[in-house]
Amino acid sequence: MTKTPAYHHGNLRQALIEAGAQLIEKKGVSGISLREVAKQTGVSHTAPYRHFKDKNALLAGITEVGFAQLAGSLQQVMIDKPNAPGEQLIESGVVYIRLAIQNKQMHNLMFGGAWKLSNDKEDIQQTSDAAFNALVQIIESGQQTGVFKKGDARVLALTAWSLVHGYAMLASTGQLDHQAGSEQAILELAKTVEAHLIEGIEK
Amino acid sequence: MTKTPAYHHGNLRQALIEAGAQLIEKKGVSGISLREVAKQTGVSHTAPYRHFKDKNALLAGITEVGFAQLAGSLQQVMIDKPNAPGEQLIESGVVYIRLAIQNKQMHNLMFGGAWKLSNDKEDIQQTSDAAFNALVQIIESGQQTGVFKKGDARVLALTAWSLVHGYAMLASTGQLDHQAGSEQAILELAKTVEAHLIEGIEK
DNA sequence: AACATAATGTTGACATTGTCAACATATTTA
DNA sequence: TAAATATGTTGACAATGTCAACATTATGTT
Repeated sequence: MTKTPAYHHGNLRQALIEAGAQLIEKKGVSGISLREVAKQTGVSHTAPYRHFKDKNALLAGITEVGFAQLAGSLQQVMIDKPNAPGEQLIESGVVYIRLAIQNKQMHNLMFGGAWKLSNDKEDIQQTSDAAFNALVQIIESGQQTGVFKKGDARVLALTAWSLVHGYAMLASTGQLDHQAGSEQAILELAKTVEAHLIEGIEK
Repeated sequence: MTKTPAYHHGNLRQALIEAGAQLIEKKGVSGISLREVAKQTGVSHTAPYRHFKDKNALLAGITEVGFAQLAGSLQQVMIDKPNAPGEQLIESGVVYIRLAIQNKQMHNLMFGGAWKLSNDKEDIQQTSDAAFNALVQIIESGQQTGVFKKGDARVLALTAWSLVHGYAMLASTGQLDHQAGSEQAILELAKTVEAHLIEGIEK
């Protein structure tokens, strides 16, 4: 965590990220401009360049907020359902999906490929890895208690991650409206889908 | 070469879509401009407006090519593996994932949310629905032959679709490089992941 | 064939955008 | 206190999406 001492503005970097996040939620990822973020923050149109290399870096910075929130939410699931790998797995998925549909634009920013991770910004990759590792731990824990079958825990985790990621993608882009209209319906359907993953779909 | 005698250009709409697809594959979705597509096609910078309402419409048009190719590939799987729902399911996923990683930029255009579907352009939604319905049919067929368990075929199909979609997303954005480096490895891993879906992950 | 009309394409203009260079000011450090 | 560094502003530039006005070609009607 790099804390910028308060020079002229106070903490412009943080302010820009917050303004950017707000703007994205309102106008979408493609409808955001560096200059408008600066204007919203009350600084000149090139001030952001003292804190971000370019627009892409600002987008990456905004993305970090989303990943941090995701990581926090997943961690909370671990706390709420201790020693229950099965529930942890399902609830993690639900939490992930809920975040995606309640925060469509942020989710799209995080996974839509609108920005590219630069060399110096590996924090995001790190956060993403941490989330995945947490999932691996859930699986391993479940394997030990005999809830999940044996095998490479990373592959099992990847399977679950793929399913949830794909479902969230479809949900947040409105491609599930045929099958589930309301947010509640989407989350209920998600549980069913996750149950199918756990039980398998073969007879 | 069959030249279609037409107005000035011949078939500018098609030419623009092809040039756009090429440009996207080379410079990425975010690195494409209407003007450059026009220039590549040898036409003035506003000529595209006679065939597309705006840039978004052109992107949607390019996307259609990708969806058509996807639909064709999936159809081919049906032909190659008749009366084998299990293999059809797995192979469909592999084909989908292969298309995604061999054509990263197009895949990102199709599902990255860079364009929004307008009112008049429901062709894409239609193609997407057709692909999904094919998947439902595979499931139903498998249920009848006793390969897949009973239940709402659409939900089962959605489960498989989510898994494959999510895996392809992770693969095409390079987030699987830790677990599988080469394209071959990614596809092999995909089969394993799909097998887990079919068998279930609980003990 | 002649003419009207729609389809297609071009030129020029405008506001917006990302980014750079030069300059200005505030904070930290020596 | 003086130098160095960090932060912010102004002005400029090329690229971009889009519109209006104009030009040309194809199509259809008589």
